[in-house]
Amino acid sequence: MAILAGNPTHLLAPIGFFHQLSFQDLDEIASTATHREYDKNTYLFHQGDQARRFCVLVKGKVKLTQLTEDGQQIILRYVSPGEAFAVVAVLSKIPYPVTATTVNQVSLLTWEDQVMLDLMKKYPQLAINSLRILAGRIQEFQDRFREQATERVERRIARALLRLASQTGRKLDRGILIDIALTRQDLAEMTGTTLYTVSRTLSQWEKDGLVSSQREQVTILAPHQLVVIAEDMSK
Amino acid sequence: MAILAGNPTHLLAPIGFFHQLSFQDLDEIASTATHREYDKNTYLFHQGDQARRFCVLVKGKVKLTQLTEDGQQIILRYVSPGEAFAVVAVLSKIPYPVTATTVNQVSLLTWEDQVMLDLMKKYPQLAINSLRILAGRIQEFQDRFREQATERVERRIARALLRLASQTGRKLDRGILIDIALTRQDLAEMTGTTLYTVSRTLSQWEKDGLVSSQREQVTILAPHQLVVIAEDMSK
DNA sequence: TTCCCTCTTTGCGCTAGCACAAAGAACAAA
DNA sequence: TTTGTTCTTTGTGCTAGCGCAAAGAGGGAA
Repeated sequence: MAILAGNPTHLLAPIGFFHQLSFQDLDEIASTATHREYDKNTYLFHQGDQARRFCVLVKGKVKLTQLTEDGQQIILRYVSPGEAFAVVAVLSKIPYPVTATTVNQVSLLTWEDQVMLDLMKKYPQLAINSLRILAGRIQEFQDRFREQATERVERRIARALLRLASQTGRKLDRGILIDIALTRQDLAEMTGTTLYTVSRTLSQWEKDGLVSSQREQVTILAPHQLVVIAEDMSK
Repeated sequence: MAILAGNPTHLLAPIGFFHQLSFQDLDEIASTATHREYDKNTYLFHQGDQARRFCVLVKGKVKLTQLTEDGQQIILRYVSPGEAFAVVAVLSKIPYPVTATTVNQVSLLTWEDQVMLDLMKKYPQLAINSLRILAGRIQEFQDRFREQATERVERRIARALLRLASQTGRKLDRGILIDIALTRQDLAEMTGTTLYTVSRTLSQWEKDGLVSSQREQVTILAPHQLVVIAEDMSK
């Protein structure tokens, strides 16, 4: 719990999950949490495991994936610092529906499910904050569902890149670097297509000067044009 | 508020949203609600409207749809009695992201958003129940998202029919009747395909004796076989 | 009964994007 | 430097399913 020693409230206050709670309350909440660090490419839990811990990401990136019955994998989302995950499973008392893997060095706060439930009863604001977070997530999935149902691959890839850029983009002179290792396969799993199609699309965009891509890496050179592809209604 | 007069707790108790609340609490909660009835094919609110009311469906069916930028419509889900909707918008203080239409005669409980927030602070169990509901919904959307990304049309249609059957199915001698008016277009909007493809698929299934379909109506004759199409991993 | 409107079916051409194969390129380990 | 591994590109064929058109078919109104 090293990171919490000293000034825990400092750490928790800016996280959406803890909005509108007093420093005093945060002190108690923090004192019930467990803090741990993980290396990159580590499994935090597997799909199907019994859900026991409610997690808030403090630092790093976590990838949530799901395996289909016939073995295909899809990437549901990347978790950014300040976000909570495993909320669903802990509350519904069902096994984790997803697998969580660290993408880089990660720092994590967790609570036992029952502890978190008790906290929520004591501090309803905590439950309300969670509701806001889940509400936003539902929105996001609704949007992606619609996207998936009504839009073509090229546009979905453009959207995925823009989304990633806004979450993990690092501004360079030449453009926006997506600052995690990202294979063509990863992008395919995010957009519901194949690595071949992603590769072809990126190649085309590279020719057109929209992006610059290397192995496991994409830099967006012309965000505006990508937005046109992602949003253009005239097609 | 006629329906609430007399014995409101009777009405509310079996609804998931009100689990684990005492009759006493329910009395207060019910007293702050507004009850109204609506005819079929009535708009409850439109996508983009300012969200003001938190809704719990008591009787009937409500359809939630979303319009894409270029005018395509998709059906997000059908709401069944006992379910809450418009949860997302009220909590995030964003405009309704969906349009809600009554499918048949509907009976509805609503609360002003601020009233509901205060209730949740007073009765944290209410917020926790909402969390459970939203958690389930996220699960559902994740599943459908994965489905959409990895599975072919025929399977998605089979799943949609089975889902509808479990929500609104009426058991007959010949099979399970899906007990709402349901056009090919509706099914297409639920599964992310075109009305042509739905029509062709149903025709084929009709030939194979899996379903029997008329205008705006589908009866599942051989549920097992449909499950095979929906779940079979060997393809 | 007729008319109109909405829903459904079916034929046909076409293309987005999948699947497989095979070769190149970057990186890591030895 | 070599070798193996993983990631990427690109060619080729193929097909699921889209999009359009046009013809039923049921159902309500008058």
